[in-house]
Amino acid sequence: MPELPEVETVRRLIAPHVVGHTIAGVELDPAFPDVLEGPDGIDPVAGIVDRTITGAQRRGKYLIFPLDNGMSLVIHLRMTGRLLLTEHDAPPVRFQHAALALDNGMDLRFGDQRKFGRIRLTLPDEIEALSARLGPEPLDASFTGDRLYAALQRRPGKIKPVLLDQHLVAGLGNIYVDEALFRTRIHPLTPANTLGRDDAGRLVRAIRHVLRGALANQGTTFSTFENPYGEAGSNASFLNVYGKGRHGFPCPRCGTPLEHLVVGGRGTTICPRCQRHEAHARRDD
DNA sequence: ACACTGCCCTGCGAGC
DNA sequence: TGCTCGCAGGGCAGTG
Repeated sequence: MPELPEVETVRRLIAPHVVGHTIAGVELDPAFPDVLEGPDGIDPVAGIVDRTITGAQRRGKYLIFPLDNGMSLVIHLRMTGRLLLTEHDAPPVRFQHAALALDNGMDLRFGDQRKFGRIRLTLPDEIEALSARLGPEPLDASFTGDRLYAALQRRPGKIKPVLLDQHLVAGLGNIYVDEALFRTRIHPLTPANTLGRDDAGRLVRAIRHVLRGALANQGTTFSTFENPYGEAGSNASFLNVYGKGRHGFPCPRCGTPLEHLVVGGRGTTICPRCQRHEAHARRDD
């Protein structure tokens, strides 16, 4: 599922082919035209045809393509969404729901097996509101251990759902939260406000480490992620714990069989020895 | 203000 | 082998 490294990979590869180019036409899947949304009273197709894309930005897991009319195309891939660059005449990509024809003979195609992803024509104040309610970018200098520590102090809930909360820090999903918690040896059920300032600092460094590594590998392809050329990312083989399939496999650090649990409704893999939790330690022996 | 649940959606793997 | 069933989960609305 696309998280920050995957979305950023898409952005980097798409940008040179779309920025400065005009959208010549839009084709929507008749069975799913709502994949393209717009503000109330604005026809999204009419709002983007003949508009020029002036940039390619990312905020958290959102892709933002500003247009020359002041509005922006905001795309969220959610679980299984894909953006692909193709020749204009190429056949539809798998699960294609939208095709934006560009003036350079290329198409930007959006496909999504599970129809969770959306393309939204967005007004400037909507973009500001979106960005304002998201937490800091984890790779920005503004995301410091002290800042995370202060935020965690206000959160008595489990650390894993807290880190998945995009309002606290933007761009983390299930994969990189599991990896960062493993790196810092923090159990996902640990109450966030019981973590110390040093824990928060280690978490910030671990989050940056796993995100930078994934970026260098052009993202993690666990099942469906592809870059805009249809290529898988290579980061999956560098993951330490993520994935239900790892249950029972030896921890890469200590060899203890990894455990799978559900935290906040999300599949979670931990090393029960490296990531100790009070409740666990007391439970059986 | 926060935590928690359910909803959306469908290919695929597990189980029989 | 072929079928059914439920899992996968990001973001958001609704509820407590």
